[in-house]
Amino acid sequence: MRGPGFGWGRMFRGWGRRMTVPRREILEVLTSGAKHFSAEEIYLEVRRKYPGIGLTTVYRTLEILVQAGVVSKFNFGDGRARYEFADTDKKNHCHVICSNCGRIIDCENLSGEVDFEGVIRKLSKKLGFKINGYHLRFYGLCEECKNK
Amino acid sequence: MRGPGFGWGRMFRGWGRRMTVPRREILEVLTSGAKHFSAEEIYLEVRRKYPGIGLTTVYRTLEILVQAGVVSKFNFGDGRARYEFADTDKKNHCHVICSNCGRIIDCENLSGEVDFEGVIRKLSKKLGFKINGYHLRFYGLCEECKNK
DNA sequence: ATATTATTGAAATTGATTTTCATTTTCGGA
DNA sequence: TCCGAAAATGAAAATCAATTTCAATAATAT
Ligand SMILES: [Mn+2]
Ligand SMILES: [Mn+2]
Ligand SMILES: [Zn+2]
Ligand SMILES: [Zn+2]
Repeated sequence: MRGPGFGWGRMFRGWGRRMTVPRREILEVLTSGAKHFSAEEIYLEVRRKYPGIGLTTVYRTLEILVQAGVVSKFNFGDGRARYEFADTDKKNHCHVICSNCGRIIDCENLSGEVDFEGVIRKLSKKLGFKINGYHLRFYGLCEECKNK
Repeated sequence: MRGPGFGWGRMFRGWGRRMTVPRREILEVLTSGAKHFSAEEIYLEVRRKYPGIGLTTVYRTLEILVQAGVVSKFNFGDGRARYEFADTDKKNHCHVICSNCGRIIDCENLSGEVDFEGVIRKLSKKLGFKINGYHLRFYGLCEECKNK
């Protein structure tokens, strides 16, 4: 029975880094379930429990986690990067974005429903590319905004 | 027989704006065939013919053209927006990006090859979204980089 | 416990983009 | 063609996310 953070401590150690209080708090937010945080949103959230946190540390920790493949970083065109804990496939990602309310929905685990692999096979052949991953973005109206 | 730029003059007039020399030069670059310019790249290119141009004017003109749907704006994650003349479908776009050399290839007019519409139909049904457009990004190795 | 070294947070800096503002240009009407 | 109102321009300043610097602090190996 290990306290929370034990696994992360080992991970950081494995990357030649140290586990620290700020890093634990940042991971707490990232793994809380919510997604597509900006760095500042994470900073404000961490600050509620740990007022001493600095925005610089948030940026630095995110950079480490992105490099390690534990967190994915996206640019949705609003001028700030957005981060999410990558509990699933790191190479592939699919977002559906409501043009009206800005809601961002992940559409993972649709391999059974949508044949992305077939699309990639055809694209690879057509363009002579070796395709290793994708980020797909679909724009439209979410269920709520669709119904007025 | 009208001189070049006549059509654009009418367009700008239609948007309640004026046609000017800097705007004509910017459009000249945008429609030259090359693609995925940053604002500064356009600025440097225009400056060769029209040294008086200001970077501010490039940004302002691009904003107008993006709002009008004549130019598409993308963020490829390198910190600067990239612009391209949208001679084809404005709502949908597909890029294949080489992770090694950074080359960006447009994959339009593949509707005959790749069934994007089918993918969208399934996604819409699955998520309850009304999907109006998409930006797809595939990452991999281009033909050159693939072969060492 | 101590020494070493990574990490921290405040402040300064960077770099892309936007805003401000005084001057210049466009363009419709005389 | 000339005028005048309004829009557009470009230089400089401002903004804003993100990065770098640096002296102080915290984490780990011994
Ligand atoms: Mn996501
Ligand atoms: Mn393109
Ligand atoms: Zn919505
Ligand atoms: Zn390449």
